[in-house]
Amino acid sequence: MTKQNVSLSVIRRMPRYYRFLEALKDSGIVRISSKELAARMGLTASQIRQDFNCFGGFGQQGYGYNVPELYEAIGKIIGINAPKGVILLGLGNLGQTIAANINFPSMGFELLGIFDISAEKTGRRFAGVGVYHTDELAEFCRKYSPEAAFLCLPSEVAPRTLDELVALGINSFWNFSHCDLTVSHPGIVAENVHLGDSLMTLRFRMG
Amino acid sequence: MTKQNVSLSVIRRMPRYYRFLEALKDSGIVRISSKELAARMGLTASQIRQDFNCFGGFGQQGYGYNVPELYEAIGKIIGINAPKGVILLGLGNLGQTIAANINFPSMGFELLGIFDISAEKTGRRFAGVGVYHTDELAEFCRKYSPEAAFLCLPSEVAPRTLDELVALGINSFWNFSHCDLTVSHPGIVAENVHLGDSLMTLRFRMG
DNA sequence: TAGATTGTTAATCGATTAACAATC
DNA sequence: TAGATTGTTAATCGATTAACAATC
Repeated sequence: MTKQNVSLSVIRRMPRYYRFLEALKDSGIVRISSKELAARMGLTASQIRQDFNCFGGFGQQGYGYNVPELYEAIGKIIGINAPKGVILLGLGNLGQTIAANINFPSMGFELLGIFDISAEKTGRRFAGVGVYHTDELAEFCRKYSPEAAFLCLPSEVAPRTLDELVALGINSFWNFSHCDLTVSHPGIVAENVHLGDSLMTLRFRMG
Repeated sequence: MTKQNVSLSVIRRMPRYYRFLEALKDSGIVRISSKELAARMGLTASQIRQDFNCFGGFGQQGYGYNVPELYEAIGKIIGINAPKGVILLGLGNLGQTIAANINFPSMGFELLGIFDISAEKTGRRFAGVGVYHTDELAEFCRKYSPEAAFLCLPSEVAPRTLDELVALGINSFWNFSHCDLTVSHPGIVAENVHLGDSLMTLRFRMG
């Protein structure tokens, strides 16, 4: 089964496996069975074995899985070891938090630059990269060819900016604005983070 | 079908319906069919009707759905109109962004107070509420009975803080730290926002 | 070797989609 | 009334779980 055929349900579990395996590795655990991992993660052993076997056999009968090896393998499956160049748009409150707090290299990205429309914010450096005015976007993209963009923009300007970025050859988006990018643009990859949806889900579940 | 029986898949779609209906309402659209809404949202008309009918019949044969009425109805289903008291823990970069940027009342919450361990941050006001030292947590909870907590804490202290909060009668959590709260504590409601998982999913999907 | 645990196939379960009678 | 569209039941599809032979 190739990467393309793996269902989104499985894909979305991979980072969680990666996270748990990192914790196991850090606590010095070398070997784990699907049964034990299932108990720790609140899954079934069957599901774990099915998930891993979408990408190949990482275990050994009678033994289980080697934690550091599996961790490494999942990292490679996700693409951690092959970072993609990315730009961040919108250095407001949220953009600053994302840029300052997320460890991009450990998630398969390299932050190349930050863009904002405010003259006060541009011209300096933030989170180790330059902050540029949005006017310089096209030139920057030609020069550094970022493959992804993190959209920390107000919802009003997000769709317009998206069109611009797609025209500049960027087709992968991490979107924090209140619109669903996938709907309008087929062919692009977008992860929409809707904090409001998550919060309303919590509210509903409280009864 | 009561709220309890509705599957999580359906529940998680409700805030998205709410968002789209708000946009429709704001643009003055009064009537919409499941077919038209499906086209706009990238769903099937069947699914939309199934989803809404988990909570009762909001439509009218031959007509469709009245947008403002449906918007109002979904808001009530989520619980927007009955806000729950909440405290926010951890006024770091992320905590500040959440407190300052999220419109809590429009999502069914009322922010009662913010807690932090740093003396520099406590004693002042932020996002319209007081910032208190974590030492005052127990007293505050007895006095104001918050029902939920937003955890913007470092992962190291999150599980410990959770135990404390559960003991103080809080059982609903919006969690931004790198741990999965549901695993350790059954009976509590937790929405874990794993930005890292979302970002790694994007990385995987980029190939 | 015997015990354990994987990889994988088959069975079950739940969610989505299709169909259509009811009815506005 | 005729056309449209819902609410709801039945069919399909996909994802999860169970089972077990392979094998370390």
